[in-house]
Amino acid sequence: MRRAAATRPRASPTRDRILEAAVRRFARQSYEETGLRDIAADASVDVAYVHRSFGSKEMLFAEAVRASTGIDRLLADEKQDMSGHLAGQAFRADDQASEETGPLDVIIHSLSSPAASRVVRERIVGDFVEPLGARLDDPSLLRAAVIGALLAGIGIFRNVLEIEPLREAAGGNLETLLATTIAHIGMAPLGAKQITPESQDQ
Amino acid sequence: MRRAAATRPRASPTRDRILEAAVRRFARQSYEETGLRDIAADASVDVAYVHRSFGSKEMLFAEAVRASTGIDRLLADEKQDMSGHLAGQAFRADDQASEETGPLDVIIHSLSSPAASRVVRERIVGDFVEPLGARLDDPSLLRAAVIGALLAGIGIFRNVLEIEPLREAAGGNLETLLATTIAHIGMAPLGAKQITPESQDQ
DNA sequence: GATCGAAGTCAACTGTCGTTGACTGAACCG
DNA sequence: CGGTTCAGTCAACGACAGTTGACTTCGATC
Repeated sequence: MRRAAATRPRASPTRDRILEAAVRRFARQSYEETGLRDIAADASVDVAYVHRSFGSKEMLFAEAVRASTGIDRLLADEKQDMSGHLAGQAFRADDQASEETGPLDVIIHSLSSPAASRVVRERIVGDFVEPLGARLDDPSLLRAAVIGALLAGIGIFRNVLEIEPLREAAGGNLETLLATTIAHIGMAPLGAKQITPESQDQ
Repeated sequence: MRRAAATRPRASPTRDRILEAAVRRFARQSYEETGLRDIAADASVDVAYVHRSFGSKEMLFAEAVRASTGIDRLLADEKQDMSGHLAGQAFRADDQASEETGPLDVIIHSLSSPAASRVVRERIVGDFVEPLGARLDDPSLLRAAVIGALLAGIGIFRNVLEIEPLREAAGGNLETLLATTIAHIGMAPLGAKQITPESQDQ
């Protein structure tokens, strides 16, 4: 029996180097914009080895999302001020042209890539919307999804499209506005236009 | 002197048919996903003629954005309830699998495409952020950009990623939540954490 | 009726991409 | 020492993209 994927290294220094390079690329460019040859060059290996090590470009991307992005980190070690915490996290490591990769960077650069979108959706729903939805004062997947959409939208406008009014640094008006807005989404009345207890989603 | 672009039709029934086909494609797929050959087939012409008619794929895309999307329509014929109006517009023509193309469809499907992003940014800033920023009760480009980011994020989550909690129809909880959230963004205090008149952006 | 330019087609080029199969060299093992 | 295995390379394939130049078709014009 030929071994299907032949020799595919599970973990090795070289493999890690490739993954790091992939994360760095995917955090700055879209899925389609990023070629395996670019990643290979960054990691100083042959293209073929990149492919071999991860099975396919799509699997490499999935692993890059999993490895680096970690939307779940958005929710981690949060105390009581969820809104302020999330607003702050949105700026994490995306001030300036920082070296570090922000929690949303990979995702927001590849939202419209069809090969990537399944992976991205799973991460967003599983690692963000669902846990956050359960933790809100008024638990709701809808509220959590809207908060996610807001953070993603801000990320895209800021870091992908580079829309000027949003380029200001952490701690400024934007962060404040985000915090109060997230708080609003978390508790604003749903339903037609009244606060009615029976108007709950799900 | 050879004529540079040879014969490039400025306006013709065929050209219009091509443009319509392009809009339809770009409203459902990303920039890179959409091939000139697809568009050509939809319009029943040769690929070469598509290219010839618009100069390049990028120029065709730009024209498609201009022709169909019209974010500016988001702001048109609005009376006094700007928030409710914008929240409603976000659902326009994207209920169900409608035939019609929504105002944001083209844009949200190609946000991460580098060739498209310049075009997209110009439209967003010029046709949405700036006019809306001036028309807010407390005029501010920052507030307008955040509202734009929210609408774009919702559009992406709903129509590109198809994230379930956001798939509900117009008139429901989502529309209400959007309306009050937009209102909040339009007037929430900026600055550190107090309502201080001097804490204004720009 | 010959000419001309526009509308539209055809076939091909060039480049890049992900992917693959065969190969090399060193470490390991009996 | 001889063979196996694994890390990594090399060259190429096949598909498909946007683009280009030469060609055909055809209605209008002199």
